[in-house]
Amino acid sequence: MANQSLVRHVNERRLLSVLRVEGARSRAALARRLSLTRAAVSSMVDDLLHRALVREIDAPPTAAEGKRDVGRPGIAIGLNPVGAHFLGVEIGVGVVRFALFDLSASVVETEAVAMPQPASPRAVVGLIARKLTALRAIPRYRDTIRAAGVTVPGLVRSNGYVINLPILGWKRVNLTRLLEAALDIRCFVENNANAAAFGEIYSRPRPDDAVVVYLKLGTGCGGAVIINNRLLRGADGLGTEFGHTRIERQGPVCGCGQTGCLETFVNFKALQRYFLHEDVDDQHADSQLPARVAARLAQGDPEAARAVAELADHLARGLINITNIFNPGEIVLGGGMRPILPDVCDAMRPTIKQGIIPGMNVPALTVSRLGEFECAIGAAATAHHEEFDLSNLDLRT
Amino acid sequence: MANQSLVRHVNERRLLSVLRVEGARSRAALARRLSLTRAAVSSMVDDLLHRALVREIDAPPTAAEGKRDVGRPGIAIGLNPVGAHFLGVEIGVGVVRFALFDLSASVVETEAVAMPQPASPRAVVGLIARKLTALRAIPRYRDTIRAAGVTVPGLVRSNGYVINLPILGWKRVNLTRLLEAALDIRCFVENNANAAAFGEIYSRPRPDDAVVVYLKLGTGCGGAVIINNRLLRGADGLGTEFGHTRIERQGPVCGCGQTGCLETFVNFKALQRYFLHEDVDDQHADSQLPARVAARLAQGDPEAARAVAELADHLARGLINITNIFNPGEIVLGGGMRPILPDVCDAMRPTIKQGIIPGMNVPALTVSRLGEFECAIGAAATAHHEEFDLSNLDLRT
DNA sequence: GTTCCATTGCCGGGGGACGAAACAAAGGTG
DNA sequence: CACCTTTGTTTCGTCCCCCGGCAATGGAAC
Repeated sequence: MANQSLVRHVNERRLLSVLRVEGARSRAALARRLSLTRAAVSSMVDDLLHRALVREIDAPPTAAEGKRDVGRPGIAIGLNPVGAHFLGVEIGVGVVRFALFDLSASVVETEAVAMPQPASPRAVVGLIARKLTALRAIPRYRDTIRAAGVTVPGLVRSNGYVINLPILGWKRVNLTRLLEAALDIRCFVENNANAAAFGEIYSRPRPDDAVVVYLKLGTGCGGAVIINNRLLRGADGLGTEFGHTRIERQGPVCGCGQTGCLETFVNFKALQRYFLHEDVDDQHADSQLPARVAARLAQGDPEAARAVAELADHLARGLINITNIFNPGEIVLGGGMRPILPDVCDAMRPTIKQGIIPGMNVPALTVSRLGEFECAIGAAATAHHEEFDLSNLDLRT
Repeated sequence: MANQSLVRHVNERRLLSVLRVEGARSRAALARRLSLTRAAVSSMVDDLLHRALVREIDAPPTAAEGKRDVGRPGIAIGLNPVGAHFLGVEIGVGVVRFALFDLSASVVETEAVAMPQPASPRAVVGLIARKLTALRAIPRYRDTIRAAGVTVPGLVRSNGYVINLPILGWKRVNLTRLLEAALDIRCFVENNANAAAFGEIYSRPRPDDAVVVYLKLGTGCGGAVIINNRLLRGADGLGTEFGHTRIERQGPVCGCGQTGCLETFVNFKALQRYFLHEDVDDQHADSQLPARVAARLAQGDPEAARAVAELADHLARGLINITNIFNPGEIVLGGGMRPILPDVCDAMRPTIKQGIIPGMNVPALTVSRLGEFECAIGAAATAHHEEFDLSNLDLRT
């Protein structure tokens, strides 16, 4: 991509991106926003109208922008939400979750389907293909589903090659190829924590220089870092496995063979240890426990508060290391530990504040707003992004 | 930047970048390399010839590329090294180092100037201005110095605002503005470890998905991460301060006020402790000690070997954390600890290998090749990059 | 030595996309 | 009702790339 249609491509994506993030506006306002002439924008909008990606909106055209309300009123141009859709899929343990995005990046459908273990890649891809077919039976989705994003709980190379999913028993699966063979649309495979982090910032974009650290706490502890509204990726697209930073010399043996990994102090199993003083094996960790602990917290149970404080203390140790390296403006927590996370955040704030390098800003601690479908939503956001945003443009060499 | 001259701008930088990294070649070969027509390349080359940034080379035009040696021979087009120069400056403690790049990113001049402490920002900027004037007195540099990069040993925001340099006693200095007022060329300010890392990959670019971690070991321990041939930056451009990741609960008190920071186990002062069993204060750490230890190592001194092993053991602990987060393909060490670094690398390899997540690739451990002027060279590379590479192109919004 | 022939570098024409300028349309203002 | 401001469209010019063609160049084959 280096010829003259590049300019059109760039400006078209800039235009769609502005409409998505900042809302509808007239051609003239778009021209000012994009530093283009009204003529150029008109030509682009004509094209996009024919392709049903934008529409003219009758609503009053928002006389903002310091303009007085004089002169010929403009016609607001907005995204046509039903002009394109994007399927997001989370492949979880025992469950597959779906979320459907429209062009405006709003969630229009969600569904969780139980998937008995063990499930082969072929079986899961078949399930996804059937879901896609079912969606297309609905007239408004017949021809508008453009791409799919799929997340897996494990390591993924940037080309979508799944290396190792011990939880599902998958090894060396070229998931992207399997999916695209079965689905006839473009597919993008992503690690679940990465996708959830991306979904979080996609709904509320941050300033370009913002650094957001995302932690997904549940059976394990996955991490992701967003810089410049992009995911930070390691070699091969592998990444930010915060679960295996060591915070102690000793501790429970981790699935990775080490002792002292952050993950072993902050997952479901650890909470069970802190709260019920039970030491179960990995298979039997109770994913419903956080909800029960949260209920007890609400009743003022001191034992629940102590368990949460213990988990928060360990997590804070890990976050201090991470903060000293990345200096994030914001740390977002998500995952199955969701019910107790607001309390965990409150408990960690003072510890983190006194642990980081003096003079460094203390990162804001928040809980993800996306809820149970965060990974599926993030997957849909990944697909939406690849098809409609500019950030993936790479012109080098 | 969004109009049609964007295409020319992009292609021109792509062309210059190919010439720099991959060497001279004919217009037709460039056209193939860039997926452009020969006509487009001819037009661009004409322009660049007039601007003296490239030149026609008489040398035989390298019949590579699977082409048989038939047909009209092409005229090789190469960078004109003397067509542009870039000044790199390292502001160190008690010393200012200069390195001058030509357009081909080769070092053509170096100089180290003693700078008595304490030195005010104004005094240092004056010194740099005099150096620039002196260079311009040499005819071949009269009108060709395009930009300057300057490094400082401390935190820098992405806009060049220096926050805090305890070592120099500087606080809240807008160094970029000071420099540009005095120098009449564009100036870029960068952290010294970041610049050294960038210089390292600029001379030998890595594949786009490569992750390189750089550590500068000396009075302190600065870090940098390169992904996609770009520096990883945190909020405000602050960054990867690996020196203050905690590897122990207890330990010497760090300049940052904590105990257990990696830096306190791997700097000059620590080496002095391990080797001479002397505990000096920060001002009196001996920057010549690594050379003496290296000499003793060469003589087979077991005490020297033990000291190096102790330092390597602590450094390895920090690198394991860093590796688990970033999964780098390569870790490069540099800085004043240079003389003993090859031995440190050898000592760390087995420790790191057994400490990282199973299945993860073990990063290659190497020592920076740039030597004493690594920061100044990196600073020049920063300036060269800003003016002639494409990576800083950002089209969003 | 002559004749092919593959390849290079250049020229002119055409098209895509944006900028500049002019104009009609739409609505408020006095 | 005339005037003003702003919008959206139209026409023309410019920039830059692609396409096709052509002269130039030097090896390969005879």
